[in-house]
Amino acid sequence: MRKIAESTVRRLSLYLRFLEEFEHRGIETVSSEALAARGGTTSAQVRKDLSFFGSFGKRGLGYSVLELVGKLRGILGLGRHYRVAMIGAGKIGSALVQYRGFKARGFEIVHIFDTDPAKIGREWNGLTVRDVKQMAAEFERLPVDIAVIVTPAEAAQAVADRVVKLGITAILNFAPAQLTVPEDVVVKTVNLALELEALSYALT
Amino acid sequence: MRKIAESTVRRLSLYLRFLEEFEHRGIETVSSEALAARGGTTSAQVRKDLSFFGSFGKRGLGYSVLELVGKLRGILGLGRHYRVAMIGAGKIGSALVQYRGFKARGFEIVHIFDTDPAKIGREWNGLTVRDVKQMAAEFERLPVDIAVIVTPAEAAQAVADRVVKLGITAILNFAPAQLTVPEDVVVKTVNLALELEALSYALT
DNA sequence: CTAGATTTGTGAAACATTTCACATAAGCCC
DNA sequence: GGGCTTATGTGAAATGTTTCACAAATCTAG
Repeated sequence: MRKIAESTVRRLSLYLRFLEEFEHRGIETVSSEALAARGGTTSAQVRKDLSFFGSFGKRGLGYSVLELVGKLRGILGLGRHYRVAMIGAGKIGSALVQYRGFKARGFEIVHIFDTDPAKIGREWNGLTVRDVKQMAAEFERLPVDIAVIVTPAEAAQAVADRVVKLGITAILNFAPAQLTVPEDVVVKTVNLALELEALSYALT
Repeated sequence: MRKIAESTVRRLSLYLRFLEEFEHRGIETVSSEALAARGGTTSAQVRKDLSFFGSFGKRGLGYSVLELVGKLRGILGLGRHYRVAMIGAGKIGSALVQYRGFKARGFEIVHIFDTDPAKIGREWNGLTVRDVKQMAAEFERLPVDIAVIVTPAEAAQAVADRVVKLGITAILNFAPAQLTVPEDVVVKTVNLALELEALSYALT
């Protein structure tokens, strides 16, 4: 497939959000102009973004909300089911486990690991927190597609190395650390420090 | 000042992180090459990024770690102190309040608001959760620079409108909603759904 | 069926960011 | 000091992204 810019993919996600909103309100058809207005971009941008993947609209009329929702879900790979392992049973992990957006997008958390003996063995949203040392065995028992790293910064790289060695190719990283991984592994990092500093810079 | 790309600012934040790491390890001098290697970019990129703000290196030698840390902190506006109001006393808010990175960057949470009567009046990390209705009065008593929105998506826009009306010009938004604000207000949105979908797309 | 009004899809132009490549400066060694 | 090495700073080139502008398609009304 042609290489698509990250910024384009993020906008597609936004469009999907707005389309779901329109669908909920019973709107059947939407123009690139209307979608752009809702998302703070331009109609040309919307059309260009969509055109990378096909022609979904009708000239003179616009896009069918229902159809476009389906297309975008397909493009973004939201049709399928992903099994997720969470590594780190701390505060952020706890907030994430209850985040409904995971399940809504087909991401199911099936393992939780930690190194803290005080946490190991505890029940967490129907799952037992396991020792990180049992990761290999647990992955064998129930393989996963994605690892979510929610450890302190110091531990993050070691955890990443470990899950990569166990065959994981997708990581969502919340630790404030820059992870180094092989080329074929996809990492998305959510780094609050970067956001704070970008905000701080904007206030200069 | 010349307009600087968001991507540049984010890289500067990363460089700062690495430099602090080097400083901690007692390294006194660093080359653009070394900094690039640590951050997964190129030496030319590092030099170009820095060159927007001045000439901080010595030819043939590199950059003084200590000096560059200071310069970057200055550039990013991390020298000063910001007062922060958190709106929404839920799970994510709770995790954020304990996030040490806030204080480390001079962001001090001085107010917490919610609409839920069960939460109003409770103590939270030394602060009393107040009713959102008291926001105007509380801001008058103790003004703030930044609002952090941690409400459900449905409430986020209304809250944004409210804080903007009270004179806030910087918002950090964790609600999965696209906020519409006047031009002079800076918004940074951390949207987990977008990250998930970008990850999902990458796995297609 | 024709004329007029919309709105898409897309090359081409404009703009932005990254990479290249090299002159220039500084340190080091003899 | 002179020659060699290293590494910065920066115009220019290459690459990437967004905006423009318009032909083509579809709908509506008479």
